[in-house]
Amino acid sequence: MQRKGGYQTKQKTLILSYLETHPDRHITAAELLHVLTENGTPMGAATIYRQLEKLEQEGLVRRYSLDDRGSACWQYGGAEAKAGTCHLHFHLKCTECGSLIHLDCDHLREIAHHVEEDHGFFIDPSRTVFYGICAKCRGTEPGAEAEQHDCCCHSHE
Amino acid sequence: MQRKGGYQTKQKTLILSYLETHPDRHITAAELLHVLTENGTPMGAATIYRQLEKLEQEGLVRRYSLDDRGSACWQYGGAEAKAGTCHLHFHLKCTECGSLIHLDCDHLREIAHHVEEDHGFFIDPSRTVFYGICAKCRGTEPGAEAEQHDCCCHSHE
DNA sequence: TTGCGTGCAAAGGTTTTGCATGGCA
DNA sequence: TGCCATGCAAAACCTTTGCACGCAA
Repeated sequence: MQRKGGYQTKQKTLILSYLETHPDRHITAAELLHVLTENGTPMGAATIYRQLEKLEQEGLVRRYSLDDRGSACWQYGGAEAKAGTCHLHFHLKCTECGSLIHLDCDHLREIAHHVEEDHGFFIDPSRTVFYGICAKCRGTEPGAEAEQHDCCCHSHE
Repeated sequence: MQRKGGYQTKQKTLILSYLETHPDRHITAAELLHVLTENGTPMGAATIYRQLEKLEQEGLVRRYSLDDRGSACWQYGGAEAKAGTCHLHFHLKCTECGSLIHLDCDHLREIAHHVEEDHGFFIDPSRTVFYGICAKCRGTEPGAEAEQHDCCCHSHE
């Protein structure tokens, strides 16, 4: 199989490159449209959607639908991508302020394992987003409130 | 506060009634539009969206955005609704066949607790959906494959 | 009677599709 | 040269908004 993804076009390169440069962000089609236009390479929306679809099929990027307004997001980091580690952890999205938190936590991986073993359901962390309210918006910032995490976890925005 | 939800109109009653009749389903605006029209009570889309928004604010229904195509769903069962227990558990959605699985599991509740305690993030189970692939679609049906669940969990479609 | 709710139509945003043209291999 | 990819425009969706009219209280 030499299905390496068809032709190598300027547009494809630019899109992938932008996603690669921001591996920790979830990027919308609108953002790509905007950024690429600003950088002097305007591009039809259709092209962006078509390329993102292909990149997704090639496993280089991942598609999320975590926007409230029904707009999808994409993130670099697929099976073939080394830099991306977001497929290993879960995402928390605050419904108040909209911030996206990446959560590396063995606890959560355990859960995925449990659900898989006992329920036969394979959870895809890369598609799954926990909705809720973050510490900042709740007013109970952990850390500012004395105690530190002592668990395996590691979170960052 | 007598904010019981403004006027009691035929449309509001019909919408709530349909949701009440299917407490275990996630219903889209399009489905409501279709069903109500078929039942001889056509209704403007705007009315449906406006009513759903109000019902949500009243806490009688819950809004999800689990459709791939960016269309939202609603489900009966809020704080004031006795019949609804879906706010207590998590939902698994199969990205292959689209089936929605309700998962009652102490394990998962523990997780929510853990994330809240150690990360300060309050997970809203009613908005959170796990995406993945169900046993049926993976071909490894638990049960048909010998072992039974022996954990606390209980799942149903 | 008062004011919220409705219906219709129009607008908004996101995503898809058709078709002729352009560019990679 | 032969396809695949692009661009543009139009269309398809889902959802929201404006405005005049209708109906609950």
